[in-house]
Amino acid sequence: MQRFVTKLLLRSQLSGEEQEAILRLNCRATQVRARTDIVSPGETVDHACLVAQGLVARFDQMLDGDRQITSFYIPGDMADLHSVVSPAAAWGITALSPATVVHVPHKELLEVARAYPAIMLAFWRDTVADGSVLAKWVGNLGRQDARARLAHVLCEIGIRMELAGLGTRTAFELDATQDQLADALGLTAVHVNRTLQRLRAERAVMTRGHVVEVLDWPRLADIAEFDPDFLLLGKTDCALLPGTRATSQR
Amino acid sequence: MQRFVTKLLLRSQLSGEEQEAILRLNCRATQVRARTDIVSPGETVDHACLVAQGLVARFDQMLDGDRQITSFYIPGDMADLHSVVSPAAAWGITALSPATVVHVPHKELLEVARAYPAIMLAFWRDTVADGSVLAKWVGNLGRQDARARLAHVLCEIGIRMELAGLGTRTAFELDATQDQLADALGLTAVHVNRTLQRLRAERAVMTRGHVVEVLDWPRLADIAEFDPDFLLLGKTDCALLPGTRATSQR
DNA sequence: CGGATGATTGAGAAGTCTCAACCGTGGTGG
DNA sequence: CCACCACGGTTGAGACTTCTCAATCATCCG
Repeated sequence: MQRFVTKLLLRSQLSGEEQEAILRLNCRATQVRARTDIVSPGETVDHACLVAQGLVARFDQMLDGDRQITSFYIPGDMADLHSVVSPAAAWGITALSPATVVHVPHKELLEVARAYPAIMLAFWRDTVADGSVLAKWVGNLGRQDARARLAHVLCEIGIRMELAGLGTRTAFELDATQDQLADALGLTAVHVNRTLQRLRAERAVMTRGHVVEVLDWPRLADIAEFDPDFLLLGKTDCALLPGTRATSQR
Repeated sequence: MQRFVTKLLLRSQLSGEEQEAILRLNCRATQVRARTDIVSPGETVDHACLVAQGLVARFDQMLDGDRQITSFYIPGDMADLHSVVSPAAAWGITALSPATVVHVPHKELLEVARAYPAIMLAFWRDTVADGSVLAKWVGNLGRQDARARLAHVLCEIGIRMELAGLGTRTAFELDATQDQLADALGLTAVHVNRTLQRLRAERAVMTRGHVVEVLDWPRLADIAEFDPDFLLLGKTDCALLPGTRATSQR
């Protein structure tokens, strides 16, 4: 839960009291095995899923069963904070690796959001950041080839891992199979394999097991046309209109 | 502005007073010609853009100048409501057709959101719906071929036009060139052209100028694997926690 | 009538997919 | 302790979708 607060603080200002309020939320941790669906497509949920450990993904499922991963979630991410305002899921959430997921009731989240407008803004901003990543993925899928797409996802995860304190942008664990990567990149596993080999041959990245080592970050970023702006990391203070914080207290 | 309120009401409950408050927002309308960028990539804005007329798009731009359209916005849509909580744009907004755009200052939007929590929730929910469409586009681009992608966008726009009162799902005006459609579908104009011909040959759609006529909605929806759930049209009442509305008044 | 823009067509090239086989490694049961 | 199995990674060859480039056509407008 602390990780979640830390992540919110990347983009929003929250007072100590507000942070406390979030930390005090009731929730229940569960373990799931790799390849378990945490939320099935079409399900209506009454809680959001905070990733505490492992790699989790949101996906869209086609009629033939093919999946497209639309976002990755790493520890500290609330995988479906958006479900708070829209509990009928058009998506699914699945664990790509063994994972620990903390269920936080919508009711709790809404209460704390209602009591503290700054928190509601922080939640809102968090879902907007999620959407911004999605928009970047659309660009990535629509206008970049396999090599750039793979490079981009590696850059994105690298930065996010680093921000989450789970490694550095040039060395982190990405606990996904090439199959799963393919589902995220809109490719086949075979092509992901060949593309990864290409990036290795270019001495841009190396992998050992599921550990990714970026040998040449500038080159990888260049291949990806990576610009971290889309992660919306600027800490905006628009929450702090005169009065906002004050009103939240009463 | 009325259109915007109507659109919010599709997904959120708002009291008369709340609706009034939105209608009273200060704003300034501007006309833009087709192919004008309303917000350039990287710009920081202090207002959101409400589409009053015409077709507007959000896009991501590659280094070679290629663009990927990530969302279409039709009259009644706030094209960058997300900018309210994240004013540093990683995206651009452009007019695909001649358009009337209403600029609404962030300051005004934040004030009304702060005064009425139900409005903040409605705004939040609106951006979540925007993100949900993006997620669907990711699925569409990643796992569907050109024919399904085109069909899906036509279905989406059809439904949205109908909801906005700008036509029916089977007959509406889509004021975009095949070039622009290609930028949205991650294809080339040539291939959009051939794909559209195929849909016409299948008697699924017909076009006259920029008017799209869906000859066989079930077939088109079938080709697209279209399921309107991703538009998040259920009107959720989670806004109405005991007290939410009441607190909003004082 | 001339020019611009957008739609259409054709042909060859490139990127990615499919299918099928093979390899390497870690875990498991005998 | 070893043989085996399952899973994920790797390789090869041919097929298919989509792209590229270039030309042509149609429509609108000055």
